[in-house]
Amino acid sequence: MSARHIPIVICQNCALYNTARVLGLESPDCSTLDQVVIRNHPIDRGQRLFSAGDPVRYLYLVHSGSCISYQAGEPPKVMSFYLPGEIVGIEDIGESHHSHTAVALENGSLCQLDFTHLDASLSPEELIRVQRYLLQAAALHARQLQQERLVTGLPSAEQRVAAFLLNLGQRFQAHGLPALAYRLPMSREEIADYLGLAPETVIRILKKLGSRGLVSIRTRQVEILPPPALERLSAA
Amino acid sequence: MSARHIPIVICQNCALYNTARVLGLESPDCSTLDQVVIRNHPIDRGQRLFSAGDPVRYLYLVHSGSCISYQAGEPPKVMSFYLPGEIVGIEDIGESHHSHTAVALENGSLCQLDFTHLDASLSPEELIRVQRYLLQAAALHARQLQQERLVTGLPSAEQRVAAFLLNLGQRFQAHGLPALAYRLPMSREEIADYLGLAPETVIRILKKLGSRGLVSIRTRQVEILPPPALERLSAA
DNA sequence: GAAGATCGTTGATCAAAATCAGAAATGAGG
DNA sequence: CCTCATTTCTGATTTTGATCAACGATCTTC
Repeated sequence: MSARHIPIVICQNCALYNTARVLGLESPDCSTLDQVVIRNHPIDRGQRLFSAGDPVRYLYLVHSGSCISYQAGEPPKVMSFYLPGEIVGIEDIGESHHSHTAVALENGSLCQLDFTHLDASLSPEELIRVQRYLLQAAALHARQLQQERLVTGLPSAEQRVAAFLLNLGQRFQAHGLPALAYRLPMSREEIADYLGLAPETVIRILKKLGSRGLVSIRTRQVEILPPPALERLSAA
Repeated sequence: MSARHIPIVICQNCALYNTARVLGLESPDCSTLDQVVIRNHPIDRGQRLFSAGDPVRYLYLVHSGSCISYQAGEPPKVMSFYLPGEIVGIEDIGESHHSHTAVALENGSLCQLDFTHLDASLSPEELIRVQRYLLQAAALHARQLQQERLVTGLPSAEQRVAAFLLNLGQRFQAHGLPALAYRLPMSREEIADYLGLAPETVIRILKKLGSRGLVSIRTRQVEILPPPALERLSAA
């Protein structure tokens, strides 16, 4: 559990940065910000951000590393992956307790926004800006869930895996990281569970895509070979 | 296209009602509310609420009837159904243009909330309350999308269809309508597309569930027979 | 750096659901 | 009430992906 992989660090593009901008607290003196944000908190692989049933207090912003969320149940179902720059827990705003469990997939760091006393800490003008930001972030999250549904809902296993690789790339790119070369933070089994496939199927398809020259897969290192002929595959 | 089915009317439980409460405008004099809400607007079966690419202006609240949303593409993919009391379009808040297309499945009526100039129409206190309501509605919508993903992501076709019937019932119940007896607003083909199955598979499974005495299906009329042994089926 | 655990890969078999083709029922409109 | 279009249903065949079993590679920990 030591920090072996080089942590991916982002800042200008990170969701926290945007939050801070919206708060209007970019100045060196971050006194107000510090009341509601815990910055750059390290987290180890396997460590839980929260479990289903825990009281809701923080919004988590993945600074480096990545996370996975599960729906409780037997067996637990993989619901989402969270990449650097993405927000964990926004769907539980307004609930008293978390509906799912989130775990770090790699050693990394998070920022945490305490929204239990935003109202008390901020002026009405600040509160309006922060709420507007959170509303837009929640709406964006819903759109991303729809996008993920398009991936997991594709008819064939091959299309799902192709679309999954492209979707991850797009999400890395949205936060300033390369879209066509990245390291998979999750196992084959986790990909399979997420996509509703058997792990063996995922493995076989990754191999087939490789032998067709569409991608290069070396265990967890992915390279989508340009021109991305992969895109045509992922179409319904 | 004439109004043949008896429209389902709700009020106390409708999302609009909650919005109005939050706005603090329950009084007989609804002057402020009237600046931002179009109430009880009729809509015919097949009519579009908005199309992908249209500018975003309103949030729609299904008052009676029901709607379907499609992701543009060839062929278009059924993304969601919206039942009485549910909100259409919340995921496009913060976007300039709609990402998908919404169509009425039945003759019914909608309420529309114009959020393009909420800021101008409302006082800061009102705005904070409305924003908080919208934020919670957006978060709730994201949780419902996750819930729907659990349905569409179940491993077998039988589990998906069983969970789909139960999910519809729960959603009717959440707005004061019976959970165990309702009329399906959508066709077998639309159910199949939504669940990622062939229409024939949906039909065969509905029949099988009927012959096992778990439900009674007469074309579009659904009755979930208590005790809902159907629930055990829908478990992963 | 070696041992053990986890993860990834491969091949053979089997079950589930898609596809294809066509018949019956429903409901919208005249 | 009757017709036409749409939707729903049924059966036969084919394809896809799940399952089972076993082996190899890679990471973790000591």
